Amino acid sequence: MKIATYNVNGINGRLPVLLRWLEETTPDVACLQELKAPEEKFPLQAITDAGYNAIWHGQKSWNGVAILAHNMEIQEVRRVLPGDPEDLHSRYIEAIVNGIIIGCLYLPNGNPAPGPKFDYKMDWFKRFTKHAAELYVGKMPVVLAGDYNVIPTELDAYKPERWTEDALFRPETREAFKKLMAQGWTDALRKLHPNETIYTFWDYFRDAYGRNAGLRIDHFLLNPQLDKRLINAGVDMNVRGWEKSSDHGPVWIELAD
DNA sequence: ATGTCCTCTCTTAGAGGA
Repeated sequence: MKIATYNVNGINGRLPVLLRWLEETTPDVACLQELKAPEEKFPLQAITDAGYNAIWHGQKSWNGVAILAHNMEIQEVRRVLPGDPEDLHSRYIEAIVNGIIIGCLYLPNGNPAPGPKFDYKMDWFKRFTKHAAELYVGKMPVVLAGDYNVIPTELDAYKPERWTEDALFRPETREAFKKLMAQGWTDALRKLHPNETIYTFWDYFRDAYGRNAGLRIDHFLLNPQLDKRLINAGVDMNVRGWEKSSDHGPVWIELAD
């Protein structure tokens, strides 16, 4: 079973790229972030025609998350991260597909930092960590996939010294990620490629993709039930080079059945 | 500081976000 995560940066502006990627790689499950579309503007017909079922939580202009499944039922569990009824951003959706709990997340960017946006990021991170702990102690296989907006270590940025003040790499951010990982989760890409340079995002500026000046900020966290089933993991880097591409590339894992 | 690209609007230019 292949599960992918892809920050599409606008699902309607990106639809040809998304459909081509789905057709060429056919993931069984695809977690999407940054739909940048309200609920009613989700391109359901095109997704259905591509052979996918979908659940999504849209929002006008910003955020928005979706879970797609190829010829499989999607049982929605929740579409809001618990813990703050005032938080109206569409940044989390969770479902059960083929016996696996899939959490699809778009953690806040948090820039500029420090400031209210960074505070919101850290609050969201805290709530997510609490929810992850509850999922972790459950009996089911769990994967938490998405755009974490976290550069975990120096190995995950082309020039880490340029990012020390940035909300994606500040000590508080890395510390929060460490705390989450300390619950016992496996960073799937890092487990299989411990020393490799792996990027999932390349800025639109200054030909970052051409220079491979990237960041690894999209992650797959697995609980032990899924860790033992992990076979392969990678990034569809070539997709970032397509015309009208997102600034992220799709990331994927393969699990034994 | 800047670069680019998305979406939306007090809409064809500018703002906000990343």
